[in-house]
Amino acid sequence: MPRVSRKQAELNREIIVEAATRLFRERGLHGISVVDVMGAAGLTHGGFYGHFESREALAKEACARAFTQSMERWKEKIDTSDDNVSARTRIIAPYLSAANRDNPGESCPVAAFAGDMCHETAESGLHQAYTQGLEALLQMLTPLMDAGQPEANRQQALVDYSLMVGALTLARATRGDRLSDEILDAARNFLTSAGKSV
Amino acid sequence: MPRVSRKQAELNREIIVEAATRLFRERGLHGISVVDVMGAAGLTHGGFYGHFESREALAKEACARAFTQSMERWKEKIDTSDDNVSARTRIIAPYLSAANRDNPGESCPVAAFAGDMCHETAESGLHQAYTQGLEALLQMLTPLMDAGQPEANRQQALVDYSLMVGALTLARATRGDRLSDEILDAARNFLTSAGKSV
DNA sequence: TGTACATCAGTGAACGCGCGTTCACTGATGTAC
DNA sequence: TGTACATCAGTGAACGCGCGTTCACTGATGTAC
Repeated sequence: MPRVSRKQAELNREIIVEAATRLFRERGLHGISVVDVMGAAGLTHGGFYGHFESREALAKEACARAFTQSMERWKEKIDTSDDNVSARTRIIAPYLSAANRDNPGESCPVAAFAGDMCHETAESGLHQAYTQGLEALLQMLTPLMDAGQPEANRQQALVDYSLMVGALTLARATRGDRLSDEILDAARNFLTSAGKSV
Repeated sequence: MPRVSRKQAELNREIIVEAATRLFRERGLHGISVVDVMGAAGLTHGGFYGHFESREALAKEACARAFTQSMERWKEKIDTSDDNVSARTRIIAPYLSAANRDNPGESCPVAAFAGDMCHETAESGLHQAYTQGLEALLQMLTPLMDAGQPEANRQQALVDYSLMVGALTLARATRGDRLSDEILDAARNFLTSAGKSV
């Protein structure tokens, strides 16, 4: 069915980006093809370059979209929490859940793309989008910390987020083994136990 | 130069595995080709299948090799340390250094392959080698902890290693940005400060 | 509002390329005598 | 120890395949009158 309406074309573009932001997180930045994305969007591959300049341009947009989604979800949790401790728990506990481990397509882009970003050149647009997205999320996390002063809070946010990403990634990498749940439980207990901060 | 001696052939195989164990860690499990590996070993690609059944068989062997190297290095450090605190510091501090961040080809396979393992099927030989390797390293780390009892030490080792892997991975993913050093410093300070354990 | 025509979103075949893998070939190595 | 021959490690061309990307084409949409 060629030549759909402009409204439909814009909607199709949106559907492609949504499919991509899920698939890239599920299978990695190099784990899906243009055909895969277009197929997931219910289209054929030929129309791809009418919407995007290149595969990499889509990857960059999908990556940015995933960061925006994460920020919105965190903001929602922070805004509806009574205090910092509550907000922190409501972010961290679901992050380190089996459900989140098993649903990478809708979860944290920092964890989903970290491995691939290690092999991106520093000049790549993707790399910059990633670093900026991570910094933005860190800045949402920092004021929730209870280390007392801004610099100490920053340190704590860096440590907490590194642990969250490391534990989630290792849990995914060992999926199917008892170790996977062990990792999630240990990290969650550590980060959400009352007396955690020194 | 066809038909080298059997001794040389065995040496060549060794050279190929060594090149692969470095290249796979540097560029990821899907980031190098058979031609790349053979070229790095100073050979042409045609001879590859005289040494290995498939590209994946080499990947599995290279992965196992990297784990063996890590275990030997940790064992050396543990054996030559005066006490557990010292051993732990001598493992963790270099792990979270800029030098280690910038030298993925010779560093920890747990960090290097974590991202790729998330997309491997649970039945894959690579996946099993990875999980077993991680478990072995965790069991070396556990008795160095100071939580008091075995189960608590296990929890602490899981948390510490998750943080190490997360921080190293994020530092690599943000290489070139100030944030990269910040992450390493925060995690290293946290893990090696005297009064760290609660 | 209706008509005639231009536009252009999506299709599917085709492109060049790099990949993993195979194979006929070469000639030094290994071995039987 | 020397010779004649079989073996086989490495070479490089070739294969089929999937990839990112291009393009002629189609026919509904959008627009000018």
